[in-house]
Amino acid sequence: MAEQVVGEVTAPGIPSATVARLPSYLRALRDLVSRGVATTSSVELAELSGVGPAQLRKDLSFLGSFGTRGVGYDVDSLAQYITEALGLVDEHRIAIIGIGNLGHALANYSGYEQRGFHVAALLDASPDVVGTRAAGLVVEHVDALEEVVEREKVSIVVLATPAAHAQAVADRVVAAGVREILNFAPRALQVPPDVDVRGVDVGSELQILAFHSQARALAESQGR
Amino acid sequence: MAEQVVGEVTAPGIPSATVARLPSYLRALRDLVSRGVATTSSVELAELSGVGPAQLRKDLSFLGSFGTRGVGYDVDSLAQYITEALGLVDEHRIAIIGIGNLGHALANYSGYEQRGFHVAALLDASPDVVGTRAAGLVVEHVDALEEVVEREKVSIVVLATPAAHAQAVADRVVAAGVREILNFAPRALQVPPDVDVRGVDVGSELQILAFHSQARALAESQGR
DNA sequence: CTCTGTGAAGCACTTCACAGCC
DNA sequence: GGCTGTGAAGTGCTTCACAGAG
Repeated sequence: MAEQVVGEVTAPGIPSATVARLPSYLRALRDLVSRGVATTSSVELAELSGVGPAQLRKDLSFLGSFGTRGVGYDVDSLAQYITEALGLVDEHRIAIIGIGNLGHALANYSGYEQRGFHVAALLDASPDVVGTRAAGLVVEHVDALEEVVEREKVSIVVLATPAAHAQAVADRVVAAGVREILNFAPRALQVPPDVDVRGVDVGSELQILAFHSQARALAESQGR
Repeated sequence: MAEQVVGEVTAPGIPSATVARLPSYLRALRDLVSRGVATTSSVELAELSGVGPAQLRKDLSFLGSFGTRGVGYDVDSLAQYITEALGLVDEHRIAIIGIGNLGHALANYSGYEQRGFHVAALLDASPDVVGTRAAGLVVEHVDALEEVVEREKVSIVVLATPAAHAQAVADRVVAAGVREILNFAPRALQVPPDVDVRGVDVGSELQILAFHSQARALAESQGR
């Protein structure tokens, strides 16, 4: 996942490693809801989430005490509780900057609404792209960034610009008052300590897999 | 990034946290190369990579001793060394499965070759998509998965299918002998312990940012 | 004197194992 | 009897601080 976190405001004692896993639990719970399952156990939920049962129980213990001993967890209420803990009760409005291949795909990604997000604006610097429609929105010029952020009450920005422009755009995003950035550009962003940046870089992920692939090949050639 | 790692074959003593940062260092080094910088320091390189200088030095110490005390690091040779450590010397051949919005964008993402990867095949299940061209390749039917993996010597699979099909496809990918999976579907995959899965989920990343956003709002309302 | 390389200390997260409650 | 919640133990990562090399 995500690879870089800056300026994390650590909340009421919830470890950030725990926070990073809450979305997986929520996903698994919603899956159970949709399958009509009413109750689950730490073993089942952990398996669906890809973690160990002890980890799951420990994580949930930071949020409160939500299961019934000897029985398990109520799927609906646990889902509701995690939703609240993540702060997804009121909608978060996001702007996507950089409507190239990736930005376009991100704009069309369905499932924002279901997860508590609303794509409020799309921005790009290219005259060829500005004015076109995508995902039901007209792409606006990135020069209007500050105005758009205020008008649309944007609290999260998704950066999908070319790497070369990412830092400059990020500086303006921060200046406009946004404190949460999801960065898809293959560059580490310099931001003030009170801004959170999460970075997603496909190239890096592939390189990490390549390392493990090589390690396996090496282990096999030496082990036998 | 990435949120889920399964079945990691830990290599010659290099901590996985270190491995996960090596791509950032490599990125920063290539940036310096392209700017014609010949020598760098742990402070400079760390800043460009978004980590602390001590962390950088510690990480590099796992790979060997590559700097000159009192001087710093030679940019070219350090880049070369990290490239080798990551196993990027020989090309890794990847297949992308699920050529929807996201799969299409991933296929067209430029920069694979430069980073040591080659997109060898695109696969999809929809008759509307199979046979179309994208990124210079003809999309093949996912039924031919096993054949394609063998023919193209695929070692890494990028999964961009709908969540509902991800597990079934992953099972076939593993059965076909692939041991490295980059999963974009919002689902935790069940795989044998010797398979590496890295998961990238935009929804989860946004939810984590939402949590921090809420934590900040809470801290501000209480702090004052 | 500068900047790397690294043992040692510190910190955070994970896992264990069992007490507590249904 | 079963499953949660949690202190305590264990593990791994990060940060420090300084010795060592140029």
